[in-house]
Amino acid sequence: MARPREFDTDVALNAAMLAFWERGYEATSTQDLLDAMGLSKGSLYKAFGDKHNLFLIALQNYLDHLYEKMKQSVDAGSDPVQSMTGLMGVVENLCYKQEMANGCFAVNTVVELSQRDEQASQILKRHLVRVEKLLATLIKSGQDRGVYRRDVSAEHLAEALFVYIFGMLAQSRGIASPSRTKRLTSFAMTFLQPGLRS
Amino acid sequence: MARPREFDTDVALNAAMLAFWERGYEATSTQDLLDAMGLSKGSLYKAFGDKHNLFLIALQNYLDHLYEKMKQSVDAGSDPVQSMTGLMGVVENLCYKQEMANGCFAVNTVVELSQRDEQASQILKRHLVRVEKLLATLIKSGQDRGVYRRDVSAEHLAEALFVYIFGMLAQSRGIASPSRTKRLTSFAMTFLQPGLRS
DNA sequence: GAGATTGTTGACCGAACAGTTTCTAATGGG
DNA sequence: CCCATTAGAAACTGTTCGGTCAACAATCTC
Repeated sequence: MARPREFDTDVALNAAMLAFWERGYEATSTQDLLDAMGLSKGSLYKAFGDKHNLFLIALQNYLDHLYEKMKQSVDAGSDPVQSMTGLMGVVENLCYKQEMANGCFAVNTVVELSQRDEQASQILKRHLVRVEKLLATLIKSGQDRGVYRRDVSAEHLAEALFVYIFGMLAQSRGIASPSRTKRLTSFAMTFLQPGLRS
Repeated sequence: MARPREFDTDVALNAAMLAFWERGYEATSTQDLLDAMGLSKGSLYKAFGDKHNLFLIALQNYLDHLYEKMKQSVDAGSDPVQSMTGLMGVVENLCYKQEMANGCFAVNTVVELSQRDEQASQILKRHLVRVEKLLATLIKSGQDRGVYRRDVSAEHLAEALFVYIFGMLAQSRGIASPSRTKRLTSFAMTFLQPGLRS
């Protein structure tokens, strides 16, 4: 019916996402996006609206992929502890991947935009809630099997673990090293365990 | 010897800091700063150099004040647990103050700039290290008195607590409530304790 | 009170910003 | 094969960006 696109929307969107991830929303100019995506201005605006809209789409896309990856690594484990290890592996990868620590696009965006971008804020809040629920479910099943502490409810443990993970991802941009990251994940596992230690 | 300043440097600096704190480095324009500080362009540039320099000075100022406040609340406690409670009170205040959650200027800046601003990164790293050391010292004295767990070294416990606090401050911009904040701080106290719980 | 010195003001600068428009190119349906 | 339709490239728009500068004002020293 008309001229077809010369680029793959998903590929372009992913490139935009990486650009935003690296530099944040404000510091990424339209020119940066054009370079990263390999498009000319008209194409970008025709396909994605404007910069803000492109950002929201890229963000949503990232969040969905991340959540999917988390759920998969949870499902892959044959018991709660194994699932938790897998999930923390996902976090570790975000904290320290091939010499470069970009942290988590979601975390970065919470810090940069939540206060003044209502749309981004709502997208993020929805995601954060579902991740915390995923953690709660996993912790609950660990509690039922007696491998996780029961003096705090699964929901509140999930809250704490979530904050801890959030902290790992946030600080990874400032002070990251593989050994530190490893220590931090293994400590996370210990504070979920029931007591009796010196 | 010459015409004196019409404004108080510290007051102006503090106003600039608040502006940067609220909106971040990139999203704060020189005009925003001028409005917040109540200066005209020439005065600002003569007194503080340029936007980036002003930011660094404001950041350093904030960090020094924050560290001082932390140290004071540690010193005010008569035992490690009381000191820790006081310190967590400082964090709580940052997370949720009078309906508005602006988080921590340091945390926000780590996320926004650490990756691409070498000067900001170094200023921040120096601060993060000293805060972590403060935590380690406090925890060590708690371990010596038997109120904190000893199966993990004070340094590594401090590392974990630091990350947890970092997470609280980072996420506070997205999902903050007084009750959640309270729960999070009290949980932090528990994972430092020695074991024996159900 | 004259002159040296520094602060303040507002006009001004080129560059970069996000976004639009115009024109041409490629496609499918009739 | 022509035409409606959409994609792409590039020139263009008005605005805002960070930063400078020249003129004027206020102070101190002598």
